Amino acid sequence: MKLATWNVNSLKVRLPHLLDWLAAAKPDVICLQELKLEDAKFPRAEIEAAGYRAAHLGQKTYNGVAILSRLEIAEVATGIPGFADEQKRVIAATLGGARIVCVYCPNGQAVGSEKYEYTLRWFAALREYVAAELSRHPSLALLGDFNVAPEDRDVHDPKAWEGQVHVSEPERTAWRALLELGLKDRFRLFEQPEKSYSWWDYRMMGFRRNAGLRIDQILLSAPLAARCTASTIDKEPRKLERPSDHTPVVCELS
DNA sequence: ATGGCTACGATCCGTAGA
Repeated sequence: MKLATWNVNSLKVRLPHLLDWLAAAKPDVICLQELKLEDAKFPRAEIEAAGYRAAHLGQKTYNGVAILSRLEIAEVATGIPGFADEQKRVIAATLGGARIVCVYCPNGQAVGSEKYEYTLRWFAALREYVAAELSRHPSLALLGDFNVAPEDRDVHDPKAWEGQVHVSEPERTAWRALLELGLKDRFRLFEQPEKSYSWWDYRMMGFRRNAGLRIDQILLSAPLAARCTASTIDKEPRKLERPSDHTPVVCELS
């Protein structure tokens, strides 16, 4: 089984890239973030024609998440139970014997800001939610845009970023708290190219300079982590005309 | 140099992303 996650930064604009990538990479499951469209405008027909079922939670202009799957989708759940939130950031579903949780974690904007406090509250709620899901579904994958670069080697210029959002210690602690539930970021258990990132700023030729962050991840519970044979970042879509600022992260399970 | 792109929904600029 091949799992992927991709922040498409507008599904409307990126649909051709997505369809091309699905045809080329053939993932069994892909989690999408930043759809930036309402459910009524979800391109269901195109996705189905590509051979995928979809569960989606859309929102106009901002946020929005979806799970696309070649396998049958069951037990779809949206949001974080008990955490009232207008922002559409979480969708979960059961497929292929695994619980798939797709997340678009908040951008804290600036350390100490209201959005930063919201981000930390949101992560605390996510942790409780994932803990509960794990108790019911031992085989669980948490995929998405976490907006956290877990370590300095996930940052192109750690000095320049020191103390900023995406790398601040409270955010990294919140990210590690997810691992404490028993999840593993398999990316680091395989040989990886130096300076591997999943996001590059549109400005200042960020991609050409490889000035990026590894903020998109796939976290696996023990039964799935044991089946993981490869974890990669596919930079090809970031090279296309009018790309998303993120690129797909992929995980292969035996 | 605190900006620099890009998407969106509203205009002919503001908000947000990261």
